[in-house]
Amino acid sequence: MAKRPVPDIVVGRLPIYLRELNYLVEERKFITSSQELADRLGFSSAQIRKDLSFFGEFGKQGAGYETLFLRDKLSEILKADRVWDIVLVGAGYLGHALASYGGFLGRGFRIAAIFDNDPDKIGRPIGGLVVQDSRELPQAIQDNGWQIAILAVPAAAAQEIADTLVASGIRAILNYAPRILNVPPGVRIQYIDPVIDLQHMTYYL
Amino acid sequence: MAKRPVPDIVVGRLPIYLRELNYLVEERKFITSSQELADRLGFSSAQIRKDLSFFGEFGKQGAGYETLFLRDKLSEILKADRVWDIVLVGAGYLGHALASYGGFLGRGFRIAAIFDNDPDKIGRPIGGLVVQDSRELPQAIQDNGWQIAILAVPAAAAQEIADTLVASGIRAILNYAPRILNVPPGVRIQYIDPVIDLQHMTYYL
DNA sequence: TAGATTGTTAATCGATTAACAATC
DNA sequence: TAGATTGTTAATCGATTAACAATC
Repeated sequence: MAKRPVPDIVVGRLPIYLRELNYLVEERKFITSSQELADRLGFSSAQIRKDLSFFGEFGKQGAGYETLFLRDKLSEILKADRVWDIVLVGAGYLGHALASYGGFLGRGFRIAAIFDNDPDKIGRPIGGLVVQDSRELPQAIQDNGWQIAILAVPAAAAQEIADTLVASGIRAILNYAPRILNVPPGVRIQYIDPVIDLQHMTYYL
Repeated sequence: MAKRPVPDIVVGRLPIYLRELNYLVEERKFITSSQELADRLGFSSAQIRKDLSFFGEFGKQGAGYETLFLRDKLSEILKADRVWDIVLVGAGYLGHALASYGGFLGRGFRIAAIFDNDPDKIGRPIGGLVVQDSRELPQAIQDNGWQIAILAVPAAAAQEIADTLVASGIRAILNYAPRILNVPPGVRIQYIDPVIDLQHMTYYL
């Protein structure tokens, strides 16, 4: 029951809560509290209760939260209660690792296709899929209605491919290329650059 | 000249500035402004000036910033003006991709060694290195004085390995396992979990 | 019931932005 | 110089936390 737009920073924490709830369920802990979650995640219990309160009342006073119930609620809110097709662009080492990653399925995502522009890679099988020619990318996106892409290409190629993706209907991009991408409003981007994270830490060493 | 502890959120943006400055230098743009940087990064110019002001005065009124100079200053601040050895734990697909990633060198990092506990993987060459036995990990960390580790192991093994790493002297961990890690104060952790980023975006779809 | 924990409000804390004097 | 842009201050904005009534 979100009356007002939920702060993006709150949305960003929900997947972390969801992941932890899944671990709790795995451990057969069917009841938890904001305090227990806070301890496990390193957050404050007040923050967890506040975050959840943007979306509804999921707990019982004095009793805490049912993990199965809260897990399902967060799944719904994040639209993680279905399987999303992802189109993967880039069939290098990283693309290979992502295509072979067992952690997507079971958490709501499936690599549906892999594209690359390297003739040596096109046609080769990777993790149960065959690498397709990048030139067929726009048509394939439109035909299949894919909305999510993972970019695992060299930095120099990232912006151009992003333009193609967006023009073809992609609305969310997980970008592994070490580049800020320019996209129109309404298209979401998340960035993963391990060097950024490493340099963040070396500051403190 | 940081008088007070610099907010961590500011430290976290410095690597992004540094990366963009390197692109500017590549493009042979030797002068820039907070406004140009802001446009390229999608930040506000005030924020960039404020962030930099925690560390000194790097620009000239009316003229802007010399990209080479500012790049070098940020490199120093982030300790990216040297090459850090990284110990990589986990020789699966992801470990393979990381070991073969060309983007570390040139940005201050070098995979110095790879460890795994799988007998089938130990002894095999990956990206110019030979996978070593995890049991030798503590000794190797101590002998070489490694301070940074990348964790690319299954979630179930992550905490135990993190404990070993920390006990052996590691002070910064880039964790690809989808788990919050418990470490003593003084040890930095950064998390990379693509599913978290994907679920953050599906909320808006 | 008594004890515990939620959901929520108000207070605090921190980060971002606007604005402008300083000055190159 | 005139124009431009920094560095910094103060104001605004937003996020986190503390506290507690509600209530299971």
